[in-house]
Amino acid sequence: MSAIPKYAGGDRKDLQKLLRDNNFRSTEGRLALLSALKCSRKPLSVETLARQIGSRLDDVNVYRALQAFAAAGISRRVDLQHSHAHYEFNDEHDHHRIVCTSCEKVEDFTGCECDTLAHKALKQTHGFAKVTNHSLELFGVCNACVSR
Amino acid sequence: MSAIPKYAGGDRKDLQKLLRDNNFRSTEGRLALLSALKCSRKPLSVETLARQIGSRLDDVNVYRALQAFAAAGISRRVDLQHSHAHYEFNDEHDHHRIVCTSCEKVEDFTGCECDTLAHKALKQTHGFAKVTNHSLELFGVCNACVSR
DNA sequence: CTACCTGCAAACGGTTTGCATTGCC
DNA sequence: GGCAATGCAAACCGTTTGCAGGTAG
Repeated sequence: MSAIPKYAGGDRKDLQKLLRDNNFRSTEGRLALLSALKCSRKPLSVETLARQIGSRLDDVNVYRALQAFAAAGISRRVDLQHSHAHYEFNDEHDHHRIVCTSCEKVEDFTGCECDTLAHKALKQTHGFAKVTNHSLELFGVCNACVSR
Repeated sequence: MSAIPKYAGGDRKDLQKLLRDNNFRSTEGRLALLSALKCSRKPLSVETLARQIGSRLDDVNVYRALQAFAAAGISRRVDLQHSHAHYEFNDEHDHHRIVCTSCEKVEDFTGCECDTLAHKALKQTHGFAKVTNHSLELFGVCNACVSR
Protein backbone atom coordinates (compact mmCIF):
# COMPACT_ATOMS: atom_id res chain seq x y z
CA MET A 1 0.00 0.00 0.00
CA SER A 2 2.93 2.28 0.38
CA ALA A 3 3.66 4.87 -2.28
CA ILE A 4 7.31 3.97 -2.00
CA PRO A 5 8.65 1.53 -4.60
CA LYS A 6 9.62 -1.90 -3.35
CA TYR A 7 13.06 -3.38 -3.67
CA ALA A 8 12.47 -4.46 -7.23
CA GLY A 9 15.31 -5.89 -9.31
CA GLY A 10 18.20 -6.94 -7.09
CA ASP A 11 16.76 -7.40 -3.69
CA ARG A 12 17.20 -6.12 -0.22
CA LYS A 13 19.74 -8.71 0.83
CA ASP A 14 22.10 -7.78 -1.99
CA LEU A 15 21.95 -4.15 -1.03
CA GLN A 16 22.54 -4.96 2.62
CA LYS A 17 25.60 -6.93 1.63
CA LEU A 18 26.79 -4.10 -0.58
CA LEU A 19 26.59 -1.71 2.35
CA ARG A 20 28.33 -4.06 4.78
CA ASP A 21 31.06 -4.88 2.29
CA ASN A 22 31.85 -1.19 2.13
CA ASN A 23 31.86 -0.74 5.91
CA PHE A 24 28.56 1.06 6.03
CA ARG A 25 25.81 0.21 8.44
CA SER A 26 22.69 -1.10 6.90
CA THR A 27 19.80 1.27 7.61
CA GLU A 28 16.37 1.65 6.08
CA GLY A 29 17.26 5.04 4.68
CA ARG A 30 20.40 3.93 2.91
CA LEU A 31 18.74 0.77 1.60
CA ALA A 32 15.95 2.87 0.15
CA LEU A 33 18.48 5.24 -1.39
CA LEU A 34 20.47 2.46 -3.01
CA SER A 35 17.31 0.80 -4.23
CA ALA A 36 16.12 4.00 -5.87
CA LEU A 37 19.50 4.46 -7.55
CA LYS A 38 19.70 0.89 -8.68
CA CYS A 39 16.21 0.74 -10.16
CA SER A 40 16.46 3.97 -12.12
CA ARG A 41 17.66 3.83 -15.68
CA LYS A 42 18.76 7.44 -15.55
CA PRO A 43 20.64 9.69 -13.10
CA LEU A 44 18.44 11.14 -10.37
CA SER A 45 18.51 14.49 -8.61
CA VAL A 46 18.72 14.75 -4.84
CA GLU A 47 15.21 16.17 -4.86
CA THR A 48 13.83 13.15 -6.71
CA LEU A 49 15.74 10.74 -4.52
CA ALA A 50 14.53 12.42 -1.34
CA ARG A 51 10.96 12.26 -2.59
CA GLN A 52 11.19 8.54 -3.34
CA ILE A 53 12.81 7.80 -0.01
CA GLY A 54 10.13 9.73 1.81
CA SER A 55 10.61 10.03 5.54
CA ARG A 56 13.30 7.38 5.74
CA LEU A 57 16.10 9.89 5.22
CA ASP A 58 16.02 13.66 5.07
CA ASP A 59 17.73 15.72 2.35
CA VAL A 60 20.84 16.42 4.34
CA ASN A 61 21.48 12.75 4.89
CA VAL A 62 20.79 11.99 1.26
CA TYR A 63 23.67 14.34 0.49
CA ARG A 64 25.85 12.72 3.12
CA ALA A 65 25.09 9.21 1.92
CA LEU A 66 25.61 10.04 -1.74
CA GLN A 67 28.95 11.57 -0.92
CA ALA A 68 30.03 8.54 1.07
CA PHE A 69 28.78 6.15 -1.61
CA ALA A 70 30.57 8.04 -4.34
CA ALA A 71 33.81 7.94 -2.36
CA ALA A 72 33.38 4.19 -1.96
CA GLY A 73 32.63 3.74 -5.64
CA ILE A 74 29.07 2.56 -5.09
CA SER A 75 27.47 5.50 -6.81
CA ARG A 76 28.65 8.25 -9.10
CA ARG A 77 27.87 11.89 -9.69
CA VAL A 78 26.86 13.05 -13.16
CA ASP A 79 26.67 16.57 -14.55
CA LEU A 80 23.74 17.04 -16.91
CA GLN A 81 24.18 20.83 -17.00
CA HIS A 82 21.09 21.44 -14.98
CA SER A 83 21.57 23.63 -11.96
CA HIS A 84 22.02 20.71 -9.60
CA ALA A 85 23.82 17.37 -9.51
CA HIS A 86 22.47 13.97 -10.51
CA TYR A 87 23.53 10.60 -9.19
CA GLU A 88 23.51 7.09 -10.58
CA PHE A 89 24.34 3.59 -9.42
CA ASN A 90 27.90 2.76 -10.43
CA ASP A 91 27.71 -0.46 -12.41
CA GLU A 92 31.25 -0.16 -13.75
CA HIS A 93 29.88 -0.21 -17.27
CA ASP A 94 31.13 2.70 -19.35
CA HIS A 95 27.98 4.36 -20.60
CA HIS A 96 27.12 7.99 -21.17
CA ARG A 97 24.12 10.21 -21.63
CA ILE A 98 22.48 12.17 -24.33
CA VAL A 99 20.43 15.00 -22.85
CA CYS A 100 17.69 17.13 -24.41
CA THR A 101 18.47 20.78 -23.77
CA SER A 102 14.83 21.72 -24.15
CA CYS A 103 13.06 19.19 -21.92
CA GLU A 104 14.43 16.82 -19.28
CA LYS A 105 14.77 13.76 -21.51
CA VAL A 106 17.85 11.61 -20.96
CA GLU A 107 18.99 8.41 -22.68
CA ASP A 108 22.05 6.21 -22.45
CA PHE A 109 24.51 5.25 -25.12
CA THR A 110 27.75 3.28 -25.17
CA GLY A 111 30.89 3.15 -27.25
CA CYS A 112 32.82 6.27 -26.25
CA GLU A 113 36.23 4.61 -26.71
CA CYS A 114 37.70 6.92 -24.16
CA ASP A 115 40.62 4.61 -23.35
CA THR A 116 41.96 5.22 -26.82
CA LEU A 117 41.33 8.90 -26.42
CA ALA A 118 42.98 8.99 -23.00
CA HIS A 119 46.01 7.34 -24.51
CA LYS A 120 46.17 9.92 -27.27
CA ALA A 121 45.74 12.74 -24.79
CA LEU A 122 48.57 11.51 -22.59
CA LYS A 123 50.88 11.54 -25.59
CA GLN A 124 49.81 14.98 -26.78
CA THR A 125 50.12 16.69 -23.44
CA HIS A 126 53.31 16.20 -21.49
CA GLY A 127 52.39 17.07 -17.95
CA PHE A 128 50.13 14.15 -17.09
CA ALA A 129 50.94 10.70 -15.75
CA LYS A 130 47.61 8.94 -16.04
CA VAL A 131 43.90 9.29 -16.66
CA THR A 132 41.64 7.91 -13.96
CA ASN A 133 38.19 8.79 -15.26
CA HIS A 134 36.33 10.99 -17.65
CA SER A 135 33.08 12.80 -18.20
CA LEU A 136 31.23 12.85 -21.49
CA GLU A 137 27.73 14.01 -22.30
CA LEU A 138 26.03 14.79 -25.56
CA PHE A 139 23.50 17.62 -25.64
CA GLY A 140 20.86 17.87 -28.30
CA VAL A 141 17.17 17.97 -29.04
CA CYS A 142 14.76 15.07 -28.64
CA ASN A 143 12.15 14.09 -31.19
CA ALA A 144 9.32 15.58 -29.17
CA CYS A 145 11.01 18.96 -28.78
CA VAL A 146 12.32 19.24 -32.33
CA SER A 147 8.82 19.15 -33.79
CA ARG A 148 7.59 22.06 -31.70
CA MET B 1 53.23 49.90 -14.64
CA SER B 2 49.73 48.66 -14.13
CA ALA B 3 49.21 45.23 -12.63
CA ILE B 4 46.52 44.62 -15.18
CA PRO B 5 47.61 42.79 -18.33
CA LYS B 6 47.55 44.77 -21.55
CA TYR B 7 45.59 43.79 -24.60
CA ALA B 8 48.23 41.34 -25.75
CA GLY B 9 47.57 39.05 -28.71
CA GLY B 10 44.58 40.25 -30.70
CA ASP B 11 44.22 43.88 -29.90
CA ARG B 12 41.67 46.21 -28.54
CA LYS B 13 40.17 47.12 -31.90
CA ASP B 14 39.37 43.50 -32.70
CA LEU B 15 37.62 43.06 -29.42
CA GLN B 16 35.65 46.27 -29.89
CA LYS B 17 34.51 45.03 -33.25
CA LEU B 18 33.59 41.66 -31.79
CA LEU B 19 31.38 43.38 -29.23
CA ARG B 20 29.73 45.67 -31.76
CA ASP B 21 29.15 42.84 -34.21
CA ASN B 22 27.19 41.08 -31.50
CA ASN B 23 25.14 44.13 -30.58
CA PHE B 24 26.96 44.80 -27.35
CA ARG B 25 28.24 48.17 -26.30
CA SER B 26 31.95 48.46 -26.06
CA THR B 27 32.91 49.28 -22.48
CA GLU B 28 36.21 49.09 -20.62
CA GLY B 29 34.93 46.32 -18.40
CA ARG B 30 33.79 44.07 -21.21
CA LEU B 31 36.93 44.70 -23.23
CA ALA B 32 39.03 43.72 -20.24
CA LEU B 33 36.92 40.61 -19.72
CA LEU B 34 37.24 39.52 -23.34
CA SER B 35 40.93 40.23 -23.32
CA ALA B 36 41.45 38.08 -20.22
CA LEU B 37 39.48 35.25 -21.78
CA LYS B 38 41.25 35.51 -25.10
CA CYS B 39 44.75 35.57 -23.65
CA SER B 40 44.31 32.63 -21.33
CA ARG B 41 45.20 29.21 -22.57
CA LYS B 42 42.89 27.60 -20.03
CA PRO B 43 39.36 28.18 -18.72
CA LEU B 44 39.16 30.79 -15.98
CA SER B 45 36.94 31.06 -12.93
CA VAL B 46 34.82 34.11 -12.27
CA GLU B 47 37.02 34.87 -9.30
CA THR B 48 40.16 34.89 -11.42
CA LEU B 49 38.50 36.94 -14.12
CA ALA B 50 37.23 39.49 -11.63
CA ARG B 51 40.71 39.80 -10.13
CA GLN B 52 42.30 40.42 -13.52
CA ILE B 53 39.67 42.94 -14.49
CA GLY B 54 40.14 44.79 -11.24
CA SER B 55 37.79 47.69 -10.69
CA ARG B 56 36.62 47.84 -14.28
CA LEU B 57 33.73 45.45 -13.66
CA ASP B 58 32.43 43.98 -10.43
CA ASP B 59 31.64 40.28 -9.93
CA VAL B 60 27.95 40.63 -10.63
CA ASN B 61 28.60 42.17 -14.00
CA VAL B 62 31.22 39.60 -14.81
CA TYR B 63 28.45 37.02 -14.40
CA ARG B 64 26.08 39.09 -16.49
CA ALA B 65 28.60 39.60 -19.26
CA LEU B 66 29.70 35.96 -19.33
CA GLN B 67 26.11 34.89 -19.60
CA ALA B 68 25.43 37.30 -22.45
CA PHE B 69 28.65 36.33 -24.22
CA ALA B 70 27.89 32.64 -23.92
CA ALA B 71 24.42 33.17 -25.37
CA ALA B 72 26.00 35.03 -28.29
CA GLY B 73 28.58 32.30 -28.80
CA ILE B 74 31.53 34.54 -27.91
CA SER B 75 32.51 32.57 -24.85
CA ARG B 76 31.68 29.18 -23.44
CA ARG B 77 31.18 27.64 -20.04
CA VAL B 78 33.26 24.62 -19.02
CA ASP B 79 32.79 22.21 -16.12
CA LEU B 80 36.06 21.10 -14.57
CA GLN B 81 34.33 19.48 -11.59
CA HIS B 82 35.50 22.13 -9.22
CA SER B 83 32.77 23.75 -7.20
CA HIS B 84 32.37 26.67 -9.56
CA ALA B 85 32.16 27.29 -13.31
CA HIS B 86 35.00 28.17 -15.65
CA TYR B 87 34.81 30.13 -18.87
CA GLU B 88 36.87 30.23 -22.03
CA PHE B 89 36.98 32.18 -25.25
CA ASN B 90 35.02 30.30 -27.91
CA ASP B 91 37.38 29.84 -30.81
CA GLU B 92 35.18 27.22 -32.53
CA HIS B 93 38.02 24.75 -32.39
CA ASP B 94 37.00 21.45 -30.79
CA HIS B 95 39.45 20.96 -27.99
CA HIS B 96 39.04 19.47 -24.53
CA ARG B 97 40.77 19.41 -21.19
CA ILE B 98 42.66 17.01 -19.06
CA VAL B 99 42.45 18.02 -15.42
CA CYS B 100 44.54 16.95 -12.44
CA THR B 101 42.25 15.89 -9.63
CA SER B 102 44.92 16.59 -7.05
CA CYS B 103 46.13 20.07 -8.00
CA GLU B 104 44.63 22.65 -10.35
CA LYS B 105 46.64 21.74 -13.43
CA VAL B 106 44.78 21.82 -16.75
CA GLU B 107 45.98 21.08 -20.29
CA ASP B 108 44.31 20.92 -23.69
CA PHE B 109 44.11 18.08 -26.10
CA THR B 110 42.34 17.53 -29.41
CA GLY B 111 40.99 14.62 -31.39
CA CYS B 112 37.80 13.62 -29.59
CA GLU B 113 35.99 12.56 -32.77
CA CYS B 114 32.70 13.34 -31.17
CA ASP B 115 30.89 13.77 -34.49
CA THR B 116 31.36 10.09 -35.13
CA LEU B 117 30.27 9.34 -31.62
CA ALA B 118 27.23 11.61 -31.88
CA HIS B 119 26.26 9.76 -35.03
CA LYS B 120 26.55 6.42 -33.30
CA ALA B 121 24.59 7.67 -30.31
CA LEU B 122 21.73 8.92 -32.49
CA LYS B 123 21.42 5.46 -34.03
CA GLN B 124 21.58 3.63 -30.71
CA THR B 125 19.02 5.73 -28.95
CA HIS B 126 15.74 6.37 -30.69
CA GLY B 127 14.34 9.42 -29.00
CA PHE B 128 16.75 12.06 -30.24
CA ALA B 129 16.72 14.15 -33.40
CA LYS B 130 20.14 15.79 -33.28
CA VAL B 131 23.20 16.55 -31.20
CA THR B 132 24.11 20.19 -30.87
CA ASN B 133 27.12 20.09 -28.57
CA HIS B 134 28.96 17.94 -26.09
CA SER B 135 31.09 18.03 -23.00
CA LEU B 136 34.15 15.90 -22.49
CA GLU B 137 36.86 16.11 -19.87
CA LEU B 138 39.53 13.68 -18.80
CA PHE B 139 40.48 13.53 -15.13
CA GLY B 140 43.76 12.17 -13.95
CA VAL B 141 46.98 12.89 -12.11
CA CYS B 142 49.73 15.17 -13.31
CA ASN B 143 53.43 14.32 -13.17
CA ALA B 144 54.05 16.57 -10.20
CA CYS B 145 51.26 15.06 -8.12
CA VAL B 146 51.92 11.42 -9.03
CA SER B 147 55.39 11.52 -7.54
CA ARG B 148 54.18 12.70 -4.17
C1' DC C 1 18.08 61.03 -25.61
C1' DT C 2 17.31 56.41 -24.56
C1' DA C 3 18.41 51.83 -24.26
C1' DC C 4 22.08 49.29 -22.47
C1' DC C 5 25.44 48.80 -18.82
C1' DT C 6 26.90 49.25 -14.15
C1' DG C 7 27.35 49.05 -8.87
C1' DC C 8 25.43 47.88 -4.66
C1' DA C 9 22.51 45.28 -1.70
C1' DA C 10 19.81 41.67 -1.06
C1' DA C 11 17.69 37.30 -2.36
C1' DC C 12 18.22 32.56 -3.92
C1' DG C 13 19.03 27.60 -4.07
C1' DG C 14 21.90 23.76 -3.81
C1' DT C 15 25.07 21.89 -0.66
C1' DT C 16 27.75 21.60 3.70
C1' DT C 17 28.53 21.84 8.68
C1' DG C 18 27.62 21.63 13.85
C1' DC C 19 25.68 19.35 17.34
C1' DA C 20 22.91 16.61 20.21
C1' DT C 21 20.30 12.21 19.77
C1' DT C 22 19.37 7.60 18.02
C1' DG C 23 20.22 2.97 16.87
C1' DC C 24 23.19 -0.60 14.29
C1' DC C 25 26.62 -4.09 15.30
C1' DG D 1 28.79 0.36 24.76
C1' DG D 2 30.88 2.71 21.07
C1' DC D 3 30.81 4.70 16.96
C1' DA D 4 28.29 5.45 12.64
C1' DA D 5 24.00 7.46 11.09
C1' DT D 6 20.35 10.72 11.70
C1' DG D 7 17.37 15.12 12.18
C1' DC D 8 17.18 19.86 12.61
C1' DA D 9 18.91 24.46 12.28
C1' DA D 10 21.97 27.34 10.57
C1' DA D 11 25.94 28.52 7.82
C1' DC D 12 28.01 28.68 3.23
C1' DC D 13 29.02 30.12 -1.31
C1' DG D 14 28.40 30.58 -6.15
C1' DT D 15 25.10 32.81 -8.75
C1' DT D 16 20.90 35.67 -9.82
C1' DT D 17 17.76 39.56 -9.32
C1' DG D 18 16.04 44.41 -8.32
C1' DC D 19 16.73 48.88 -8.72
C1' DA D 20 18.57 53.53 -9.14
C1' DG D 21 22.16 56.07 -11.39
C1' DG D 22 25.65 56.30 -15.29
C1' DT D 23 27.20 56.09 -20.13
C1' DA D 24 27.81 54.58 -24.98
C1' DG D 25 25.93 55.38 -29.47
